[in-house]
Amino acid sequence: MSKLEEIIETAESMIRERGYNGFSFREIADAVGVKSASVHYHFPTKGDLGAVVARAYTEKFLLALGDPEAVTHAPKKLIERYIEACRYAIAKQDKMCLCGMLGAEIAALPDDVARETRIFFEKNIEWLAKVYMRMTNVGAAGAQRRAYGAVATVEGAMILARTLKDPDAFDKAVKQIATS
Amino acid sequence: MSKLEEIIETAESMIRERGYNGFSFREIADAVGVKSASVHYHFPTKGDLGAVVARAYTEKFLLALGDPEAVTHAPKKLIERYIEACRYAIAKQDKMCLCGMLGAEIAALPDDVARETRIFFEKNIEWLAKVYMRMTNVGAAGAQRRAYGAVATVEGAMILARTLKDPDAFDKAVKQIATS
DNA sequence: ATGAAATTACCTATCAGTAGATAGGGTGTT
DNA sequence: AACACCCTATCTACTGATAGGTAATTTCAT
Repeated sequence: MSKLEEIIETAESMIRERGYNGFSFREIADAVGVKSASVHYHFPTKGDLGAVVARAYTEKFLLALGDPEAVTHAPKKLIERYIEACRYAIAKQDKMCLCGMLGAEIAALPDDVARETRIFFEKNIEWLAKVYMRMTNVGAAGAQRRAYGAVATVEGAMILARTLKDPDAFDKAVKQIATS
Repeated sequence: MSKLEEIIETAESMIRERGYNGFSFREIADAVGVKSASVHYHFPTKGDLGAVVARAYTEKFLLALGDPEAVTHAPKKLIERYIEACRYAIAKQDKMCLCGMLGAEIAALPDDVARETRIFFEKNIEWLAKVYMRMTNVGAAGAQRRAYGAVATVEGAMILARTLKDPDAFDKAVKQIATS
C-alpha cells in the first residue's frame, strides 16, 4: 500500500471516529509516518483530502453493495446487506458511516467535501429505491420514501448505538426497516 | 435575558449548526457582546458549557413534548408532535437537533457532555416508548423498538435533509413512522 | 546506452491565525 | 466588604498552509 493510500485510509478512519474537525494533517502524518508537509504535497488543502476520502468511500461502499437489480438476490436480502454494512461499522469498528458523520457537520464543510457527501446520499437512496421497486405492492413513490427512510434510519441508528454505547440499540432501531 | 442565558442560547445555536468542534469561546463572546474571559467566568471549560447546554436542551425539549400519558392526546398526535419538533428544526432553522449533532461526534466529546447527550436519547426513547405502549397491538418489546426506530429515523432524516438541502427529504424519510 | 531534464515524494523551517485557558484588575450592586 | 460580572493581557498548544530544499526515479533527447 502506497503512502497516498495510507493517508486516505487514515483520514477516513479519523473522520469516521471524530468528524472532519476532529483530526489534523499532523495527526494523519504521524499515523502514516511522514510529515504534514508531505500530506500537503498530496492534498494541498484539507478540503481536497476530505473530498477524495468521501468520493473513495462512496465508490467503495456502493461496490460492496453490488447491483441492486441482480436477479440472483432477493430484494429483502439486499436490504439486509445494506443494514449489515452499517451494523458492521458500529459493532466491529465503533465508527460512524463516513458520510453520516460528514452529513452531521455539513454546514461547516468546504464546498467540495459537502458535494461529495451529498452524492453519497443520493446514490444510496437511488440504490435502495431500485431494490424497493423490485418488491411487490410498492410503487415508485413508496419505494422512494422507503429508500429515504432506510438511509435516515441506519444513519440515526449508528448515532444512537454509539452514544448509548450499545450496539443492540442499532438492531432495535432498524428492526422495522429490516422486516418491511 | 441575562448574558448567561444568551451564552447558553448562542452556544446551542452554534453547536446545532456546526457541531461541538465548530465553535469557540471567542465566537460566543463576539456574538453575545462580551469577551471570551467572561464566557470562562461562567463556564470554566468548554466541556462545562457543553454539558449545561445539552442538559438545558433536553429539559426544554421534553417540556415541549409534554406528558406522554396525557389522555387528552391520542398517541398518534403525540408521535406527530415529536416529528414536528424535529421538522421545525430543519425547515425553519436549518439546524440539527443539538444531541443528534453531539451524538455524531460523541467520541470527541468531554465525558460530561457525552453523558448529557446519552441522557437526552434515553429520555427521548423513554418518552416515545410510553406513547407507543398506549397503542393497541403493541407490546412492550415492540414499543421499545419503535421508540428506538423513531429516534433514529428523525435524527437521520435531519442529516439527510440538511445534506441534500431539501427539507422534503425529511418528510419522505419519516413517512413510515408518521403513519405507523 | 547515456546523461540531462523533469517529475515525484519527501523534508525542515516557518508563517499567520486560532483555540482553550489563566492571572490579575476594575466596576457596580447589595 | 463581599460578590457578581465583566475586562486586558497573556500563555501554551495547535492548526492549515507555504517556501525552499533534497534525493530518487522516470522520461526524454541524443
